[in-house]
Amino acid sequence: MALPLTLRLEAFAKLSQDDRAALDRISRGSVREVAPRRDLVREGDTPRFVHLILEGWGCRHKTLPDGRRQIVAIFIPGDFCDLNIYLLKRMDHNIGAITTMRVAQISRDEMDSVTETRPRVTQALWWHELVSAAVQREWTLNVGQRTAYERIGHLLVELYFRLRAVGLTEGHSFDFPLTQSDVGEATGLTPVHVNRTMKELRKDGLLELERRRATLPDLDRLIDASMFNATYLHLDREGRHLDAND
Amino acid sequence: MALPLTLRLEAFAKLSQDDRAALDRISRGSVREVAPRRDLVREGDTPRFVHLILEGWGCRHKTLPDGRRQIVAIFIPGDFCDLNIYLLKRMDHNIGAITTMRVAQISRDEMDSVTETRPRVTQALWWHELVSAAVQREWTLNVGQRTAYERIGHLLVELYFRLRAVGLTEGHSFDFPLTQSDVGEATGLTPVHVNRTMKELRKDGLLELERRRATLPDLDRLIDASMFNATYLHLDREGRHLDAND
DNA sequence: TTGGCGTCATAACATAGGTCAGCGTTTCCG
DNA sequence: CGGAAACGCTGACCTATGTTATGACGCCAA
Repeated sequence: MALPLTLRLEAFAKLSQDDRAALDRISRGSVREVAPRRDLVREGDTPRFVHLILEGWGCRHKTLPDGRRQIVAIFIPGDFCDLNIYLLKRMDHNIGAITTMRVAQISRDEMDSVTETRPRVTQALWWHELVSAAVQREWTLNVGQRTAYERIGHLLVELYFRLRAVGLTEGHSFDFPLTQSDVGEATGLTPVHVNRTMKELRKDGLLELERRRATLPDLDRLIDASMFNATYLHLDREGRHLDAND
Repeated sequence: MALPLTLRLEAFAKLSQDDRAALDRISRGSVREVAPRRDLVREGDTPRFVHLILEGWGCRHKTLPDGRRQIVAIFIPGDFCDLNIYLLKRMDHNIGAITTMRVAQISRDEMDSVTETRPRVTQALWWHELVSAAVQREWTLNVGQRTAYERIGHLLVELYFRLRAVGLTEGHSFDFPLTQSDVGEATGLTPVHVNRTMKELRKDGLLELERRRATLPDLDRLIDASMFNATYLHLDREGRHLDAND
């Protein structure tokens, strides 16, 4: 059974057995468990490890002096938090757990030894980094231009595609541990308005939510309604366009 | 006289004469001039070159099917548009010129030859990439949480610090070629509201604008008003906090 | 078993920012 | 040099989203 990370990187390139073994090795080194709603890295810290999400959901978030908070990224299994982060002197954001999370802490030395011996993996990690940056740009567009309805729809579709890429969907359903507050912090909306808007999505038959599990009954319509364009996820090795049924 | 790029990277690490020479070399290879308001890379293109801004201002922008546009990054001299971008199959955004722009087009081979022979430069380029990502996160926070007044203030302060880092400020003044529409597209506001808000900034003595040149007469107050925290720019080699008078 | 807390839900009301429309000024190009 | 387009500015009005408040439900810890 393939690791989420392997699945993730194979979207970019075929890996050899040895490549996979190397990834497996760094995933097993120092594994840490983080309780829900706990931060594992804080703004101002000196970064020392790269973190790889093995299980659970997390997020990257930033806070303004008066307490306004923005979730700037959501992490699911197979995501690296910050490749090469140790080049920076201080963290400029926090990394927190949403659910209980298992993460691998990877030291600079371990990282270097992989990149020195496995060029294919190194490339795949670069690719991962470029995709993270692309997602961040799309989020800027999301909060900058889309309406509340579109923003939340877009977030749902993005999560669907990303989860599917690491084998964490069943049909059009997936575990969805975000509270309405979380969704608000990720989309720049208040919880109250998230509530109103999700109600509308439900009414329109674009979303079902039951006991922390989401279903997107009409993905094509949701993609349309949220002006979702999967290009930025760079999920397909050949640069083709994905459609909802692939 | 040092190149903006060299100045930029020296914020991260001291470079040797040879390192500087290598940077100089890639800056001189294939230089292209782009007219104002022209795109030099389009969404959907297959990326072939890394671009380095030598002169002028540019931006990265994304468009929704109905025409809403978001500027997701602003480029000034010394900025790379997309290191390693050729790992992706298609561009997911556009790169355009704001003013007349001179850019160096750097091929994958040229890039590889630098990274293979100059580890210090390679690290510095990684650092550049991490900082770009940090800026992108801050922009997400900016449009997600700050008010119009804060957003525009924040943008001004960011540009001030970045321009200063490459020697393009004089006192608290700098060339400012953005139209109010541009500012709107960068901050997720309409031009009308940008106008109102900049008027207020002027009234409050935080901004002066004359013939495409901006002055920030009271930087400390503007930093405060926009809740600007320079950490994310990672400008200081030692991780100290910068203040406005450094 | 109870009580407290987190989450979802909804209603009434407030406002930041959007929309539309119009006018002057500057810039640029033919 | 002249005309058109781009840009900046302003006013009147509108609406998407924020604010405040309150209640119901489920879950966990004492």
